[in-house]
Amino acid sequence: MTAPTKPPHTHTDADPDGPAGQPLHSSVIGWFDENARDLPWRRPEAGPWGVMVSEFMLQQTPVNRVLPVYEQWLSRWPRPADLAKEAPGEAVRAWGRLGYPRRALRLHGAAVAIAERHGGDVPTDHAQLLALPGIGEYTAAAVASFAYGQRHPVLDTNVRRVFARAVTGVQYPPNATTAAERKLARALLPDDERTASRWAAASMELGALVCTAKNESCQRCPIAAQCAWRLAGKPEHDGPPRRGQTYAGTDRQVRGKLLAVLRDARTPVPQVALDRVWHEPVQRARALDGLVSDGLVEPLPGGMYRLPMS
DNA sequence: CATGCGTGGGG
DNA sequence: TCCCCAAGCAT
Repeated sequence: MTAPTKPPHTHTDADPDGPAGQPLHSSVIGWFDENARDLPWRRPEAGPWGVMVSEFMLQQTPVNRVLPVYEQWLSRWPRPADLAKEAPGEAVRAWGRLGYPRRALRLHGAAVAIAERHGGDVPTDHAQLLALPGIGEYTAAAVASFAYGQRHPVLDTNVRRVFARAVTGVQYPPNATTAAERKLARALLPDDERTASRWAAASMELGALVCTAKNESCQRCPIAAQCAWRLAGKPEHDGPPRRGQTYAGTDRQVRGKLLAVLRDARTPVPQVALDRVWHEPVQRARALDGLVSDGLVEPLPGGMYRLPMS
């Protein structure tokens, strides 16, 4: 017989379409239609500001912990200008125990910028969003897509994991987002604006609920039949270990304890009260200095401290 | 581009 | 218990 007219496939030219030629996004969006969680920032009444607040809070913090704080924030500050009027320390206090409190400061700063430069409305333009404090590549795309229905590749950790498995055939994405991932995200992005924004939310939700980092449930996955990783026998990650997080005893923990005291105090706190949160004086002083230089703590004359009121 | 930055729940 | 992590950003 003669040589085959069609070259054999290799894993490098993964076909984004399913066996029936159905695009990946159709299966995932169909699944999303039936399985999307009813989250408050997905309701129409949330508006762009609600979407933006939720995105800040969801940066590295699980949905369940965000939910109550999100409700309090939107109730207290229903528009950007409402938050912009407050002292930054009020944002830090209302942030509660969500973690990474610099996000509260940046969200406050973003609200001030929106009030001053954008007439009080969350900007629709991707570049203007990106220019706001605390908004990076992911959050700018997410707000533009979820709040305004625009067509942008939305590459968060969930989507990156779904792509790594379904298309590239590996268990985990790289530590940092690569050019190859951006290229893939653009290639898979549906042409239609409405479909593209739906795809962004759906692919994120699939990673959050089904294609999870551990204990993924392929039996519930709408694209399991086309998943390169599953078809390859779900090989475990090899190579250098993925970057973890530094653990207890770090300055982070001390900063958290210091800030907790200041959050709970309505009046300035004396140095001695802060000294009780950590036994080691050098690390304690370094942590406090860090908080001050970050703008999370305001030093007052006489060794007193408080959350920033200006 | 590797690091630092919180917190609390679940395996 | 201990360890992993959960919708990133700024430097």
